[in-house]
Amino acid sequence: MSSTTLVFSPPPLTAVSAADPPPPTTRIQIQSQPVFDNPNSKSGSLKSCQNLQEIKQLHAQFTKQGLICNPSILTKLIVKYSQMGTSESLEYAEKGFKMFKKKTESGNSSSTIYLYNSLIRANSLSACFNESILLYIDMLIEGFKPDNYTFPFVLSACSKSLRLCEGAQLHCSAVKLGFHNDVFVLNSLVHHYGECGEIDKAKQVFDEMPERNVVSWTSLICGYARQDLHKEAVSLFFEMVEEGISPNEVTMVSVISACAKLGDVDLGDRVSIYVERSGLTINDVVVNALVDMYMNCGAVDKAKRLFDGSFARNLVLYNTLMSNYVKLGEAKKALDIFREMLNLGPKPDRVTMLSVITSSAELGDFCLGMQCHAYVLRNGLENWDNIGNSIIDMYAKSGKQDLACRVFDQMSNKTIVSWNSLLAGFARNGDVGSARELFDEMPERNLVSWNTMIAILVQWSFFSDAIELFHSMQNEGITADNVTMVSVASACGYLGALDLAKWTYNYVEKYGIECNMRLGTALLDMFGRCGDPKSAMKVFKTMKEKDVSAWTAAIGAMASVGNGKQALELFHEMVKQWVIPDEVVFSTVLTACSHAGLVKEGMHIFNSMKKQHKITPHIVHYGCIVDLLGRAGLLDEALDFIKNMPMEPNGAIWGAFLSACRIHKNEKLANLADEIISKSNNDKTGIQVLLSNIYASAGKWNDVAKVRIHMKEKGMKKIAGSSSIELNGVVHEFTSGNESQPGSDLTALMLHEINCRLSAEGYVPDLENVLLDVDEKEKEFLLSRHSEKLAIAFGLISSGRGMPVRVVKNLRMCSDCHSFAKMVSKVYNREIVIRDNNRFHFFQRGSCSCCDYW
DNA sequence: GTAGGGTTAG
Repeated sequence: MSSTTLVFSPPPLTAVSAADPPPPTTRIQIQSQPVFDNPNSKSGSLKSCQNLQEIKQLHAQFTKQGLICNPSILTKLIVKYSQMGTSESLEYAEKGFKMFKKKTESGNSSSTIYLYNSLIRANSLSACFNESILLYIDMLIEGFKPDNYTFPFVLSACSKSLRLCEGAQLHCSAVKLGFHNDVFVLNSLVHHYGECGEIDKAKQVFDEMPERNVVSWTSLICGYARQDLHKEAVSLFFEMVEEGISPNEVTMVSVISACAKLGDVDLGDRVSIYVERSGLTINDVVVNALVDMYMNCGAVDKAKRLFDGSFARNLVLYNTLMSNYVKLGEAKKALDIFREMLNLGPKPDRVTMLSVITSSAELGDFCLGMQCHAYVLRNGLENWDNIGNSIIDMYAKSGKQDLACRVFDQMSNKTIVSWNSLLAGFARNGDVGSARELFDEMPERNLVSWNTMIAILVQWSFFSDAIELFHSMQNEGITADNVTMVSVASACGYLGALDLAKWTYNYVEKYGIECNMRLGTALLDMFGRCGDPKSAMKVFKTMKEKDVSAWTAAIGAMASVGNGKQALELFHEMVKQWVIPDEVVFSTVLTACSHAGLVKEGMHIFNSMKKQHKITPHIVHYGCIVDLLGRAGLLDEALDFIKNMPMEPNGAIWGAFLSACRIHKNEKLANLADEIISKSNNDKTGIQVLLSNIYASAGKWNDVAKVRIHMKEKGMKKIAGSSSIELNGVVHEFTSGNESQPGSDLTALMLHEINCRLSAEGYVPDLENVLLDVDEKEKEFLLSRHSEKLAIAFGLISSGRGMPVRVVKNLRMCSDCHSFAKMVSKVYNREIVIRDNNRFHFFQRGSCSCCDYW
């Protein structure tokens, strides 16, 4: 509404707005008519006006001829202006209305109410909700009584702007004014309460209605759908049909959308069959709803057939198909539709561009993304937040962080999605520092912001920081969802922090967080990595749906504790249940065989990959077999296997072989391997370290020195051993021989005590594990400071009596630490659990669960 | 007159 002037005259006819098309020739004829016969026939020509310019022309004509003072003509002109729905036309309508009120001060109240209603409706339809409600208030102040048309119009404005209280006040007023039985008013109230989330209130109004029509039912169905109560919405539809009320197109669209949200294609089909049989007109909107439903339910073929068979492929239908392809990760297909649209279809709008930009982002197609950006700018679509945000996302996903930042900086209306998109962009580019800075700088954060930042930290291995951030999130009163918990579970798993893992699991239960397949798999994997296969299997058994990833996590949980037989049983059960195995599950199950020494079974599975499951083994699977044979001491077989591989063996293959040579102290074969490796380009640090270790074990210090020099020349650095231990939710990390750790004096003292007690029990350090050319005393000292020993000592001091000491080691533990842990478990009567980079070792009463086979 | 379709970030 404008309150600038009361003058109600149109602009001179020459001042044609650039946005308006030139008046058609038929209008010129009207202009040239000299005199109208009577006011009514003159206003009749208003009906055929198609655009604002034509109305303005007639307005000018009426003014010139003095007809503007005629209340009937003025009323029709105001209504016509309001129906155009542009801000300019609404301004004219309002000015006209002011003039009307002035001229009919003592006059016709029914016409005034009629005009109030028209303007309230027009403003509501044009999303000028405040103006709409203010007009209603103005109407009351001016002493006009709202009628049964006023309430639906103003309630609609309240619903669309989610003004629950105002709507409830209108409810009272409507009852007071005697509209408690009016079906239009009551339908509007059902809709209003449903829109504002007060579904019980909507149901109450609905239940108390003396009579209900199809709109009443449809309004309630929509209310349920809005609250994501899609099942209830569909039930209500069938209830309606049983009551003998025939649905119309609007009802069908609402219920089909509910089926889409449920992803229930059978239900969608039932509704769709109902539409076909009931003889309803299947208009554009119904077709679109059906296409959307089938796409959402994964019945892409059905959707595509409907689309192909539709003669009226309007803009929304194209957009529906494209956005659904994008959601399904089929960016290329979305772009195919876009090409068809450019050739045959309507002009793309901003929603179309959103799908195209998202597609180019998914494909990392920077060129297409740039073209889209240019199109957006050429067509003035850049002011829509969603478009700006998707452009940021597109540049970020294409690795153009600077361009993403530039678009972000230039955005005048940054929303939380803009910040989150940029944040996710930093994550993808591995710029954790910038991401954290941006996160701390954000004016507001929502669940997605927290989830993004936590996921970034997990992705880049900052597990403790991720857990810390999760705690901050809770302190800010934000409730986590299943996306958060997937990251948290993953962090716990990598940290091997069992107490934290248990707490995480309880958190999911306590807060009723929906445990979908992804979260189920993450929790199962978490327990597996924390060495608690029982809890892992408990989660696995409660999972309703299990895909190959879930089965892999379960098999992995078994593999890491050396339970090869159960891992194999799970694998066979998976195949029995028609879950198609992939490459990952094969490497997991082969690893399980390797840790349990199941050579025959492992070879059988490896051979079945190609024959039975049509999967060509990857180099990783060959590595598993080398490991399987090597660990079992079948070194000659392992070397033959390597020689007969269809591809060039890589570092991992030689690593597995050399590792086996080291376990079985076979220096001869290691030498042979060394010769082959030196001829190839395999210079991986792991291999060189293993080689130097093998030579060192055999006391060949000259060879050790050669390898070390070679490593130095190549800039290779041995990864430092480190062990961590969780205590009261905090993860403490120890590195070999590091004096600067907190509580290190006490830990060193404890370690000394342990060594004395162990010596008394007959423990002799295995000096072969010290791979440096130093004297025996020094070797003994170095060996005593291995990180897992420090962690065990710290664990014994800090944790309660009888509690297991759980340590996570980043490398494979050495045989001396293994013997040490066995003795500690006996002498101190404590369970010691160590996860090294291979598997779990559970030490109890002097022996280990791996039976010294690892 | 009241009720309906496509919309970005984890």
